[in-house]
This record gives sequence, C-alpha cells and structure tokens, in this order.
Amino acid sequence: MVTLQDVAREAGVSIATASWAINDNRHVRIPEATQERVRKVAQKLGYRQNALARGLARGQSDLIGFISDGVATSPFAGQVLQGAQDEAWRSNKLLLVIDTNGDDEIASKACAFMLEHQVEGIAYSSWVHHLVTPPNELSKVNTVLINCFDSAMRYPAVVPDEVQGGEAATNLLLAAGHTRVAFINDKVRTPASVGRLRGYKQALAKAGIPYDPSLVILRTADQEGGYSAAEAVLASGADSVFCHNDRTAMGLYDALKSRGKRIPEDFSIVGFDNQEVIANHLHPALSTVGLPQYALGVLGIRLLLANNRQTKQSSVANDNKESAKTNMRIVSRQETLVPCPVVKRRSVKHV
Amino acid sequence: MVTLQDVAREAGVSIATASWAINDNRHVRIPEATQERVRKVAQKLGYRQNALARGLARGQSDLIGFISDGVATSPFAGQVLQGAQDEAWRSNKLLLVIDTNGDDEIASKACAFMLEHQVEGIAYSSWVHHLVTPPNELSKVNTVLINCFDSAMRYPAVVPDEVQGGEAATNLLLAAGHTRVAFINDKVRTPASVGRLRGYKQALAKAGIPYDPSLVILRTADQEGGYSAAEAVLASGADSVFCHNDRTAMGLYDALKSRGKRIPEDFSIVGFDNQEVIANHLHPALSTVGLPQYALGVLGIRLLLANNRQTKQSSVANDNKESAKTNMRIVSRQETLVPCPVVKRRSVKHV
DNA sequence: TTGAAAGCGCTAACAC
DNA sequence: GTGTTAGCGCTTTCAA
Repeated sequence: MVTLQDVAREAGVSIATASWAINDNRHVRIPEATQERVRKVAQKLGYRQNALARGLARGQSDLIGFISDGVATSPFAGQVLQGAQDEAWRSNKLLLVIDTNGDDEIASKACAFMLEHQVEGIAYSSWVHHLVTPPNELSKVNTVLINCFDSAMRYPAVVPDEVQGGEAATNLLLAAGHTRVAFINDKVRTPASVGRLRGYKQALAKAGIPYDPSLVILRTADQEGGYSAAEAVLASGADSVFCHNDRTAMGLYDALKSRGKRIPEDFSIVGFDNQEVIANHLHPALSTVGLPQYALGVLGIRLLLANNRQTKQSSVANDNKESAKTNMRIVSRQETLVPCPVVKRRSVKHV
Repeated sequence: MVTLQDVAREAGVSIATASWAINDNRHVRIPEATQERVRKVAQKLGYRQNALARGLARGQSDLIGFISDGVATSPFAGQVLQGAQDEAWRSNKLLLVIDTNGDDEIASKACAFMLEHQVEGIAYSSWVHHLVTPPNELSKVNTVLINCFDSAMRYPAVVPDEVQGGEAATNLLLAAGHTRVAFINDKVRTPASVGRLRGYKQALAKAGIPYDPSLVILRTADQEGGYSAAEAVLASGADSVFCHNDRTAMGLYDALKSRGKRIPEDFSIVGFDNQEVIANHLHPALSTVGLPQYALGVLGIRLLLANNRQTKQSSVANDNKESAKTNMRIVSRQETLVPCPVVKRRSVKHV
C-alpha cells in the first residue's frame, strides 16, 4: 500500500504539504508547481487515500446510511435508492445500505452498525408510503424519513403528494370529457388510499361534478381486486375508471376484456404508480400517475446533508446551548410533499 | 462521543484490557468478572465502537463493495442485493452500494471510491446475465462477478444455470403430456437465449422428441414480442408454449385470449423469471422458472469472503512468493452455476 | 493477567 | 509557504 508518506518522500516535500497539495485545501496556498509535482508522484505511485484514516482524523466518514424495508421486494424502492445514491455522490458521499426486510430487530441492529461506522446521517426509507416507528437509535443521528413518516414526527419526512396525484389522475379522465368517473380504491386505509380519494374528490369539486359515493369501489390493491371490481364498475354506470394502482388496472383490463368491453372505447382507464412492467405494456398502454421515487431519494439525501450543515453551523454558533440542537430537530419537523408526475398513454379516450 | 478510554477509566482498567474485554479476544484470557464489569460500564456509558479507528488499527474495514449496473432499473436486482447483504451481515460486514446505471465511467469511479474506503472485496453485479468488461481497478482487489462474466475470465463468476432452467421449463410441459412445445425465444443472442434453447433441446432429446426448428419462434423478449408471436404459435401447430420470459408470456396471453383461445385448455404456457408482478397475477397464474437472484447474491458474497480468507492464508504460507497469489487468482477462475427453481402454477394442463 | 506504548494513515494546528 | 507534531480511537506487541 502506498501511503501519503511515500508520496511526500518521493516528491521531496513534507507529509503535510503533500496532503495539502492533494486535497486542494483552501486554508493554505501551495505553489502550482509543487502541487503539480506532488500529484504527478501520487499518480505514478498509484497513491490512493485511505478513507478510514482520513475519516478518523477529520471526524467525518463521508458515509451515509440508507435503511430500507424492502429494496428487494419492491420494484419501486430501487429508484429511491438510485436517487439517494446519485445525490450522495454529488457531495462525495457513499451509501451504506441495509435492507431490513421489514424486521424491526434488523433495523435496530442496522442502525447500531451504521453508527459504529460513523455515518453522517441515516435515510430511513420504506417501499410503501406509510407510518413507521423507526428504531430509537435513529434519534442519535441526523435522520430523514423517505416515503414514510413517524407518528411523533420527530424526523423530517419526504413523501409523495398523494392528494395531488389522485387529483391529477382524476383530471386525466375529466379533461377527456368523462363525467362519471369510478374510483377503485384500496379498501385498506393507507396514506395512499386516503390521499388519492381526497384528490379524487377535489378534482370532481373543481370540475363542478357532485361526488357520488356509489362510484367509489373498495377492493384489495392488486390484480385480483381490479378483476373482481369489474361487475361493480359495470353496474355503477361509470364511463371511466381511476384505479388505485396499475396492478388494479391490470386486473380490471382482464375482466373487462373477457366481458367483451374495449379499452378505451368503452371505458377510459387510468392507473397509479407507473409500474413500468405493467403500465407500459398493457393493451392499450395505460395512462397513469407515477410515484416520484427518484426525486424522493434525491430530496431525502439533500435534506439530510442540508441538516448536517445546519447542525454543524448551529453547534458552532451556540455550542454551549446543547438544547438548541435538540429543539431544532423537533421544531424543524416538516413533511416535504413531492408531486406525482402524470404519464399519458393510450387508455383514455376523449369523448 | 464515548471512547474506549472513557470506558476504561470508569471501569478502572487499562484501555487495552477494556478493548479485550469487549472484543472477546482469544489470545488473552480475561477474568469473567472484569469482562463483565467492563461491559456493564460500556453499556451504561452508551459506548459504541468507532469502526473507522478500529478498521485503521486492524487494517480491515468490514466493508464490502457492491457495484450494480441497475438495482434501480430492474425488479430482479433487488433480490441479489438482498442476498448479498444477508450473507455479508452474517460475517459482520456491511455493503457499500453503488449503482452505475450502466455507465462505465461511474463504475470506474465507484471502484476507486470503494478502494479508498478499504473495502475487503467487490461484488460486481449485473441486472441481466451477460458479458461485462469491469473496470481495471477491480483487478486490485478481491472480486467476484454476479449474474455476469468477463471475457478474460479473470474473476470468478456466479451465474444462473440457463441450460438447466430451459430444460426445467420445457419439462414442465413435457411432463404434462405435451409433445409439440413451441419456444418463443429472445431473438437477441444472449446467455439466456442460448442457454435456454440448449436446455429446451436437451429436454426434448431426453424425452425422445425430435427437435423441430419450426417450433422456435424468435421475438423481442417483452410483452410485444409475445403478443406478436401468437400467429406463429397458432400456425406452428404447437400444443404448448415455453416463453423466453414472463413478459413474453404476458403478451402471448393477451394475444391468445383476444383470439378466443383459452389457457391452459387450448395452450399450456410456461414462462421464465418468475417475475412476481406478472407471473403470479396473470389469469391463469403462470407456471414459470425463477431466476435464483437471492442465491446469486448469497453465493457471490460467500465466494468473495472465502477468497479473502484464502488469500490471507496463502500470503502467510508463502509470503515470499508473491506470484503465487497472482497465479492463484487466474487459475482459480471458475463459473458457478446456480440452478433455477421451478414454480408451478395454473397455466399448464395435463393431457 | 494486565498495562504501557507503538503505531494504523491522515489532518490540522502551530511554529518557522 | 512549508515543515513539525499532536492527535483521531483503537488494536496489539511487548514487558511487567
């Protein structure tokens, strides 16, 4: 292993100078020439910083913890991870990733592990937008919740704007001239089902169409749910359907088609999630509203890093008021809503 | 921050003793009592090891690099990551994850970054089984390829057994009594298309059924491909179809149904990939062959860690023969084939 | 069995 | 500007 010492010796400078030359330290001005020379030598020797030593000395690891309850399980979560990584990368941070697979004990251990590795913060992310109770260890470190939130609201959270999404989806149908829009909603009460229903109602209200509860059909949020909702849709006299998600839409497609109905001629349909494997490949391709996963990841990490800077500053500003920091964390609690993008395809027909 | 020093002082022992008491060092025997006391104090003080310091001192980071070209893009890759993580965890290692999104420059930087962080090895994984040219930096560290392989075969690779998978899929149909099995294969030449075709042929041969090239239909490996293959399937006089993957099967379902055909009454169908969102929710649910993603991840990391141990040992055994290590790495090259599991559902009918 | 002390490789005061 | 040096927190050899 080539150390800074080797580089310094070879370049005929002190170890400190070598460090500065390589790190572009702004507190010290080193002649171009020296800097150049040191770098050349470093290159030649194949020198590579030791992040462990560096981190130890600077009290900063350049590591960010990313805890997820299901990158593996879900086709969604990957995008969040990607966004988080890309944003972390921009600040020269690396992601320490652990998937808890929904196990709280693992989550707790994951935290401990990450704290040992001196992570500069932890992003706690869920594959489905819901209420979580993150491990207590999290309170010991700068934390941000992604695609989930805690009841105590101790941590800032970045979540999709379900209401806006629901409204956008409904508007897709309304704008096409439909007036009786059925809504197959998840029968389970979740941020998504509650928010999207609210958005649905808002859209109707703005369009001056009275809300008709008989148009809201409650089912499980999957293909089977959509499939089984066909009867109800037919019976409701609806001319179009907003499905709680793409999977529901997929099931509905199937059921409608087997009854000889055509999409979008007989029914305009929109889904939710923009789940690539499904939405883009149904016949006809499904218009839908996407979840802003990538953005969630990006914003989560951005928030984390911003809080980090802020904490540092404030702790410098009033290092004797330890409580200020604690207060800050609670007070500064906020929920960032990220809009859901509309994806128009071929399942909506203008009337 | 509570340091080992604090614990030692509070417990009235030296810092070294404290370290031993906490780490269960096997070279030193510490009285139960002392050990217990130190641990209690550590607990009370909320002591937490500093992995950076520990790693620096021991020359070992407990970090493993995981480079992927698309955890985000693919619903598959997540499982690999999960397997890798679980296995790493078992050895108390953490995963440093970077997704290159297919960008070679990023891959190269990712390597550099990981090397700086003193990773003990790098698992280079791809979301699709194919030939890769990993960055040269990889040669500087213990590496294993997951779900991909390099042409120079410099690194050990863990990949799915496409041949066995293809054979298993075909057998699903053969065992049900079908004799004219069509195979909608990917028209692009890939390890999957080549291997599965070989497996298809093997299954036929073992069943004593002559291989009929007219039953092999080449299409793109997605819904559209499957959809467009319906005509050819009908024309071929096949009684069943092995689809290159579940997406293809999904398209075929669609096309067949719209032509009034029933599955599995008129056609038995099997897919490949066991892509949850699709296979388990088609009507009827699709029998298929799964990709052993989780196992790939587990085995990859296991191999990596095993190689690590081996390297250490051999370098101790003959530390003056540096070349031995180098040779070993090249010679020990191997491709580990992981079997693809069969998943029986309802799309195959016994005749 | 225990403690003192020498690093691990690097950064950042501080002195020159 | 550049070098000296004192750590960062922990492990581990060596002596006691």
